Amino acid sequence: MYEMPQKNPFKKSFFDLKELVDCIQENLLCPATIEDTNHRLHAYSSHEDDTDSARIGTIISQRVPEKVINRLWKEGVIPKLLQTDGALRIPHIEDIGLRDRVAIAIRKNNETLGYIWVVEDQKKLNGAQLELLQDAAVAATPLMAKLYQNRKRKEENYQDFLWQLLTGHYKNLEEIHNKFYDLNLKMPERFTVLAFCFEQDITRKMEEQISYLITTSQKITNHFLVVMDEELILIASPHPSQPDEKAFDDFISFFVSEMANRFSIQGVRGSAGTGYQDFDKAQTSYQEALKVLKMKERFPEELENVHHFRHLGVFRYLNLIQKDQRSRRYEHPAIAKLEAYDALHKSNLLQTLEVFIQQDSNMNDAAKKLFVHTNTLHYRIKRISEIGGIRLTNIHEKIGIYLDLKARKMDDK
Amino acid sequence: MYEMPQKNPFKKSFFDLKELVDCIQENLLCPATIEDTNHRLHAYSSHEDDTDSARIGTIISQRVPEKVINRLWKEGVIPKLLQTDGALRIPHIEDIGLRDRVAIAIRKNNETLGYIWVVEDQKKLNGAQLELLQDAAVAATPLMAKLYQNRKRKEENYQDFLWQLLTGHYKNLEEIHNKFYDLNLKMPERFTVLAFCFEQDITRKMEEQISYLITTSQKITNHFLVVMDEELILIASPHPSQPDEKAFDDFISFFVSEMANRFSIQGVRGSAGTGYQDFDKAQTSYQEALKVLKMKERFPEELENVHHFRHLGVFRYLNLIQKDQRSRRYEHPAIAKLEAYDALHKSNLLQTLEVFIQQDSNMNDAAKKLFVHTNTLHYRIKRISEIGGIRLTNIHEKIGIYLDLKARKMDDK
DNA sequence: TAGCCTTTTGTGAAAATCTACAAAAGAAAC
DNA sequence: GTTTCTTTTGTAGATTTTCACAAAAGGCTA
Repeated sequence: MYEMPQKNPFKKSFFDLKELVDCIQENLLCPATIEDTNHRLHAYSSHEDDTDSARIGTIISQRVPEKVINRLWKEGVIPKLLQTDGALRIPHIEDIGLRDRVAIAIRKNNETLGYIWVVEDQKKLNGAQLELLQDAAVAATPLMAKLYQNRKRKEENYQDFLWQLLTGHYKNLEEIHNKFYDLNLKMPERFTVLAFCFEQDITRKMEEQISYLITTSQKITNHFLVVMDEELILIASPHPSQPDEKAFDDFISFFVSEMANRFSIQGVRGSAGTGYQDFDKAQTSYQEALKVLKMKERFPEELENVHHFRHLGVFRYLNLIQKDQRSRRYEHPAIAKLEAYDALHKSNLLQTLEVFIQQDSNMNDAAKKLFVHTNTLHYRIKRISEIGGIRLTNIHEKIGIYLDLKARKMDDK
Repeated sequence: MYEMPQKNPFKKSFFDLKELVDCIQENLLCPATIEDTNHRLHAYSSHEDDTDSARIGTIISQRVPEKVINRLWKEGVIPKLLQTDGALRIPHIEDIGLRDRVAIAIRKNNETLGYIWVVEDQKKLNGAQLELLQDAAVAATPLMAKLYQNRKRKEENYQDFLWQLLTGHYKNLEEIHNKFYDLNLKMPERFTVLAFCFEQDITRKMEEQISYLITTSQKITNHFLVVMDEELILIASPHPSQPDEKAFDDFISFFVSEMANRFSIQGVRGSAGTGYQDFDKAQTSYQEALKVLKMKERFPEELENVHHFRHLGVFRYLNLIQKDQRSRRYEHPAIAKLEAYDALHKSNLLQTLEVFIQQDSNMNDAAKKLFVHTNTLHYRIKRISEIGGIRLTNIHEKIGIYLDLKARKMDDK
């Protein structure tokens, strides 16, 4: 068989990624795709009919399907790719429709900019071809870098606008519309502000990991992203595939757990404000999200599964109530009495009362939480009513004293 | 038998009531007492050992025992006395220790100032003696009037002080102490402000009926009384015989029902603030009492049995919450959705939800209130959760939406 | 240490609540 | 007018909750 002279076809400059990917196909005789670090598709070679479903899915949706990404993480493929300089062979994964393929990271100064994926035929690529792929990756670097630069420039332009939007600088809806138009930004029909709080300042690298997770989650459509020290703010809509507001709850859970799993970034707390139509409510939604974060910090147990302002319930008003109490110097007489009793008898009737109400007045649940016998709790509740002079059978008194109890927790510590 | 010449012993002026009452005894040969309209004892003749227990009780406590008063009302004695000019014979009432006696009202210009009571012996008073008693009553009039005048003058002196106290004019406790001293008023150890709202302006006559009820109730010790148009304000302590704060609840119920029963004054609403020690809290206690009245007006059903601020429960905060909602233009998304659903399907899920929570999430109670089958309610609650996107199993969401529902009721109408 | 009071735990029967299923009635859609 | 979806009501067994009573344990005081 006659071999072509060994001239390196990638030692030239390419006009764009499309030209490069076609060149790869010509030289390796396999279909190729180029993705950025968020697995968004940027170029793909024309291919024969015969290709695998993962590739088709990627091309259709312009993005690698979530289940494929998840699997690649689980199998350790992505982490390995991020660390390896050369091409990497990935054995086929049947159930997500992934045939054998070879991938390589596109890098610039140790920073990963994207990936080249090549689907292998029956005939596997040989060593020389794999080395050729490395050259292709080098050739891709300036093109990918340009892509990121463009994006970054655009980003810088609108960052301060977004910040102003979130802090209520624009009161007028028309003004906001114009500004969107000026900046050439598409205004989503509906939006929700998400806020995340990290344990340390968000670095450039973390920012990438963040936008990686957002893009790959497929749960929400993120429109804008703002980073401010330890805080990350997203303006997003539910993903078309997920119908309602539940999407945000899911996304936040996903985001927090995956930041920990994939990137070992622990202790991220996330929240969402109400979804609104008009962007003059951006500040409101942001404030709501912040309120959720603040309350979660104070009441981690109570709000463990709460991410959305809509589920904040009575905690929305706790701040208000606490301030009122303080300004009036009001203390619920029953609380005062119970506290005195507790101090004198080393009991904990106050806590008992709080847990009892928090368990929706369910004796069994509350007894379990308190590690006492049901009848013990029964007895205590009777005593609490007597000592505090309260009628726990009355829902309004019950809610009232519960609010007072919770409001107390707002200022101590 | 030799009869004394018919010279009228009461046609002279008496130095005080004691002199008069002794004169009655001398002439009628029966023990006599003089009371004011509040059945407070002002003078009694020295008596033989043989007298009835009602009289002894009256002398000991300086006031006619409550059970005796109640009985005299029930038997129609007091109303009749108030209407009759001459002396009235009251047959004995065994079970409250009341022997046969004769009574007469002391009057001035149709206004009753008090009563003279005479306990009869075996030998009943004859007609002439009864007429003599009428003269005694006339003789008593100027003395009783002086008594009232003194009281009235003293009252006028401190009325504006009290009003200032209640409206927070005095911030300084020492200043208040001094003022009490200047006015020669005894400052009670603890006090509670009670507020009553009448349907029409309080007349002079009603004022007397009011102070009558206060004095005879024996449930509270009233220290001061202020009347302002339709409003009656008391500064009181629990009666020594009644131990704790429950006294006020009892008194208010008693007062409202007896104003209706005895004097046909309907629609009185009463309330009490918290009990405090220091009088710089007078305004607070008063404001609390007013708040109870205001909320009772808005939520008559919910607060039907609530008179004391301590039992106002969550309604303490409703005003605050409503204002907050209004200023933020916040509407709970679930409420909005349910309201829309109700309008579209002519259902009443919102009301269902409110009743359900108000019945402490008890399906049976709530179903009864709504006149539907338990399972119907069950079904509705499930639908409410779905449509509103709320988790009614979560107490915090439940309280939250309940507060929002109640707060809505604050401004409509 | 005994006696008294408060608190905790155990037991079991009565009362209630929950759950699933199904029929029937009403409303809305075609 | 028929069909479909929503809503209401009924029945019954399983499960939970409530309540009364009593024993035991712990604390405090004389």
